[in-house]
Parts: sequence; structure tokens; C-alpha cells
Amino acid sequence: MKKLFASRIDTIKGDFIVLWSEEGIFELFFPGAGPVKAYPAKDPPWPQLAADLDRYLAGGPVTWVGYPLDCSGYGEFSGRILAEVSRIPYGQVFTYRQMAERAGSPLAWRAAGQALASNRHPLIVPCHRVVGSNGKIGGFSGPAGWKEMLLKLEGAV
DNA sequence: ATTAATAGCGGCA
DNA sequence: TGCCGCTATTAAT
Repeated sequence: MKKLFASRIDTIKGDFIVLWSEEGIFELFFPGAGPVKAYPAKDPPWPQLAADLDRYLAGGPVTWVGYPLDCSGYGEFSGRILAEVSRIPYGQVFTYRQMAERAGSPLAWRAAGQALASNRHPLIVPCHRVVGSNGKIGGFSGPAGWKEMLLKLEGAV
């Protein structure tokens, strides 16, 4: 595992924690959550991050262009899925199947769900914009309710 | 090393 | 309406 640093990000919704390496953002934690083990604190090389998070949490469109992601640890397919998800335009919603198609394996939508379940980059990789084909949100295992909250935030519901 | 289970969906009777 | 098979990944055995 590469060297990781932790930074606390003050936002209007509370204190987020971002874990990052030289390659980019490694993991993002919601307020109240945090990495199991401690990492050295260091200011991230993205001075706009707090402001962008604020804007996003206030319901503004943020594309996250310019924020590199450290996707090490993902399988090849998972990486492709997450890359595709991160390209979903703001406010749009796709299905698991559509994401699997765009990753090159239309039948692997189920694995796409698995990839999203282990997504380390909530908000930045907007897994809340991927839903079941019936339009309903599945048994998402993250902090209760934040997916719906974020969808409402984007006006996509 | 092998198996079971997992963010469902589409086809078919 | 209900059953079947399908893919990639991970946790459990």
C-alpha cells in the first residue's frame, strides 16, 4: 500500500475526512465516519476541495474535474465501472445494466453493483446516480439515507 | 483452493 | 406470475 495522508475537510454539513496519496484521492469519509487506523495529517494539494464540497452539498453542480483518483486496489472491471460512473453528468441517473454496458460487459451488471458497493469515493464517483432499472434504489449498504439525500440534492428524483 | 453470496435483470412458460 | 441463468468480485470454508 502506498503512503496515505489524511485531511479533515470542514463543510456546511460537517467534517469530512479525505484519505489521499500522491496519485490522488484514495477514500472519502462522511461526517462521523473515518479510517480505522490513523494516518499522518497533511493538507491536500487541492485547495478548492472544501469549497467544491460545500457547493455540492448546497445542491450546486460540481464535476470534480481536476481531482485525480487513486484507484489502486480495485480489480480491472471494478476500475472501469467506477471510471464510467464518475463520468455520469450531474443530475443524470443510470442503471446498473447501462454502466456494465459502458464498461464493456453488458451481462456483468451484477458485478457492476459489487464494484459500486466497494466504491471508496462517494460524491466524487457518484454511485448515488446508479439505480435499479425499476428506478428504485437497492439495498445500499452505506450510511443510511445519504444516497436518497444526495439524489434529492441533485434534483434527479 | 473451492464455494457461496452479492446494489438485479431479462427471457420464457 | 414465478423460475432460471447470467458476470465479476469478495468473504467464508
